[in-house]
Amino acid sequence: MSGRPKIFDNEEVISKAAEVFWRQGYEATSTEDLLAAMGIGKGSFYLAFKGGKKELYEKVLEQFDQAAVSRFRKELDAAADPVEYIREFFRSIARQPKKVHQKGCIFGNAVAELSNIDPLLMKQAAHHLQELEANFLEALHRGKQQGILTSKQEPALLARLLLNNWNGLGITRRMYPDSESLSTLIEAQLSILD
Amino acid sequence: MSGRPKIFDNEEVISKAAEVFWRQGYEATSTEDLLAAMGIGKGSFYLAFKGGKKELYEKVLEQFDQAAVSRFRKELDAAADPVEYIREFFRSIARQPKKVHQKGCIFGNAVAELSNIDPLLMKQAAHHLQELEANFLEALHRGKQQGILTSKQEPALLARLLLNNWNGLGITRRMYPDSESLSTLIEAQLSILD
DNA sequence: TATATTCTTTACCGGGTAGTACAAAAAGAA
DNA sequence: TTCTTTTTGTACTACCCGGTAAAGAATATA
Repeated sequence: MSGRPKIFDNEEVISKAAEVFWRQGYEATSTEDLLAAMGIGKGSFYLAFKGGKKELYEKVLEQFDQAAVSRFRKELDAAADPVEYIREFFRSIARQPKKVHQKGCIFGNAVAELSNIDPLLMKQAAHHLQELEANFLEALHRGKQQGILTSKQEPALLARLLLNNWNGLGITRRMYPDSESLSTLIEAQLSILD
Repeated sequence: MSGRPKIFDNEEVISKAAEVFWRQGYEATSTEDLLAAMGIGKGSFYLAFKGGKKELYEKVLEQFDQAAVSRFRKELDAAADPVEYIREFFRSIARQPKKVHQKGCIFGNAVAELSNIDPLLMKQAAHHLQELEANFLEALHRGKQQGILTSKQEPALLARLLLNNWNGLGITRRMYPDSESLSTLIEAQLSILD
């Protein structure tokens, strides 16, 4: 049954690969880049990920989504004011270092890069962004329920606006990576929640 | 002096290459893809574009920018209501066919794909987006001057918001390519101009 | 120890790619 | 025609890349 022990943990090497994919994108990342980052050889790689680069990328998106969504849900549950939590979510972008800005949003990157190259992968990335939108919506619903959110806009439309702001920031933060510019922009965007 | 005549026009083949780059992105496009689209051979290509794929991509961005900016300026000059012109600019997005949505904004695509791959190309793309922002700002200034724009927001901040909305739409329109969804989203975004 | 099982290492293969080199072709000029 | 200049077509090269195959290493079990 149990033969030679694995020298690596799947989730660990996926997260190491994630960093490379996030930084360089899908096409510009070679499998050898990935092997180097993961610290494993070809044999092990193709045994663990028979689908090669493509399967690994799917797993990366999946893992990213799991981490982000579960954190969002948990923090949102803990937050007294769900609308303020959304605000803090966006404000925290401005506080990140330039290196992070330059990578943008990995899902947005995937949608942009893969729409006409690999529609299936693109759909998965899009799906993850829709989950982010659903999280926004959930928070807004709670805000409305608690009487905190007074905007007359439909929550669904507000969530869509927030998603688009997020998508835009994935690009704009690379053009203007200084935190003051981003702060000003983000605060202005958040006025739709008033 | 004048040897064998060229069988192609530079600007023409650049625009043919533009379509491929726009659809597939930089990395996913091979030079042979480009040659096929441009309808010329390797010899001619490397003679006309000694920098190869990279130089051609720069030229593509440049040509795109020229066309877009000059059209924007011309139409803005002709418009009686500059703020309404901006609105029409965004509304026209929703009316485009799905194939166009799937390509997004070529400058946004370039910024997303090339930030950590080729910073110089990325800066050029970012510069072109800044020109779009400058055009927004120009229109807003005129609107303010004519008393049409009544918003209390700084025009520079409004232009930045519009740019971010534009950047976001480059992604969001691929997730929701139906014109009704986009219309609803865009109309809501445009309320910052009221 | 012997065996089965699973993973790792390394060598290899076929295909595709960017870029170069060079000869031929198409014009004008002498 | 012959010479010069510029472009074109093609052949070639050297390389990189994704993926496979095969042999060997490390464990559990009997």
